[in-house]
Amino acid sequence: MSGSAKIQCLDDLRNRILSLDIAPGSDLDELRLCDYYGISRTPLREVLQRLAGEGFLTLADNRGAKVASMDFGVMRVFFQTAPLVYANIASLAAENRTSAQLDALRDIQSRFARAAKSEQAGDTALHNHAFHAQIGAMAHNPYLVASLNRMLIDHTRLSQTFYRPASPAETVLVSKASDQHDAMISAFEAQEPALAIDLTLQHWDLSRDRIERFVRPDPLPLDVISMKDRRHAV
Amino acid sequence: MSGSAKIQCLDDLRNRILSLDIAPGSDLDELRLCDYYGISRTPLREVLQRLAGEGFLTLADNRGAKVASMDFGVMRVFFQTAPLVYANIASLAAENRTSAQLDALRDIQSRFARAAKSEQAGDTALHNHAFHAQIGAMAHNPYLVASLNRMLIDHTRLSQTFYRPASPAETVLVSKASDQHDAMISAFEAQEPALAIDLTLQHWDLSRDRIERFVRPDPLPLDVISMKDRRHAV
DNA sequence: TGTATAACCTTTGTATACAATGCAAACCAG
DNA sequence: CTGGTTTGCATTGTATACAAAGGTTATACA
Repeated sequence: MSGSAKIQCLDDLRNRILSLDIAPGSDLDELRLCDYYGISRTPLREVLQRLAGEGFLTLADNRGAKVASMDFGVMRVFFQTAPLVYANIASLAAENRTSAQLDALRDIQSRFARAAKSEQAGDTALHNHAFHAQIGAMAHNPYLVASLNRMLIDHTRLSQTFYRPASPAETVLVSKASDQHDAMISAFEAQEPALAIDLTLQHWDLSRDRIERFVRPDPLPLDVISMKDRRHAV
Repeated sequence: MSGSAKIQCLDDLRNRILSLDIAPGSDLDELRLCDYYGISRTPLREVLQRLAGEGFLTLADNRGAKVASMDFGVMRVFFQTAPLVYANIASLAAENRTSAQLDALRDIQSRFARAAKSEQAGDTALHNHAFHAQIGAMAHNPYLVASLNRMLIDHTRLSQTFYRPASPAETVLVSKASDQHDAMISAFEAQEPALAIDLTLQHWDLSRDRIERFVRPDPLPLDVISMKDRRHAV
């Protein structure tokens, strides 16, 4: 099948962007990608255009494709907007979910929990992405889902370190996130929008705290700075 | 210039879809469009993929492009979601607008007002679209703008009849909408988010009422039904 | 006459060759 | 040596030819 190489290219590029395997702002070389995925430039360019439409890439005329950047300006907006979008999506998902979608969500969550337990950071982040994208599908609201899917791209990239716990205390946070997923599923099943909103906001708080630690990590020890670098400062 | 033919194709297709010149659900013939716009299939297909990414079209594998449909299920969601998105966008626009963007908005509004006065229905609707898209740009929030732009596609298509006033009373409504635009511009200029939200919701109420009249028009006169059609009914 | 199958034809998808654009390095003039 | 121009190269954009998929019609057989 020739078509499957194209699909695989699409999925693989998405995953590599989400997992920061391809850094934000990177330039993509068409010919290199053609060679790598074994397709010619025409279908590859269609893939790039589609990814651009989804917000993974930006295309500049006569200048090729760049992975969407994550500057500080956008991050501020991200934190500002996430609760609104996530809460409304969760509410709608509780109202409108089908049982088939609920089954699919449980399936994703079981894969997420398994990856989280075995501490496979990359897989955990991608399954988490799939979990929230599925909630978006359950909302049956094409307008808000457009916002959600764009937020999830940046959310997944920002929270890459979340699933690489450095200390035992952080491992606990991942399993707490998994428990929250389970609770959210129950709220969707019971079709309780208010509860779904509440749980979603709690889930967001956990995620936000962890992302903030990533963006603004603990400062370096002062003595190291003074001993090694300070005398070279301007 | 060969590139401009492609840009024109993109813009023209957008406008034709927004103005219902191409009906929702229509199939698009690649070769016919290539011939019409004087470009070959490769760039045309890129245009179609881009429009699909923006929500104007849907693409099915081996089955070509269809104009996005407007079924009743989506319309319910539209009415449900519009106030949330519009109000938040307006609030953000009041906070974050630049003066250059404000100038551009005034420019669009002057064209809108002129088209409205001369009762050029199609142009009025498209300028109205541009007006609200510009407010989206002023919000500087790429996540919510994704929702807004999708809403505006359906909004513009649903409100096509708004700008084709059948009676003098309806002409008044169009000029009232224009006045609301002016008031909104003032709120953005003064950077008053609360006021911008308020005016936006009023503007939405006006638009919603008019759209509902289009979707659910006055029933036909009973006597006509009974005299001409009823005896043929099952 | 109804159905199933096969051949054809229309439409979509892919590869490749060619054109055009932008960038960079070399070259020339001041 | 410096600023600007030009030429060449690398990359992107477009056209066209070819391959594959889907649908339709005609024909054969039950």
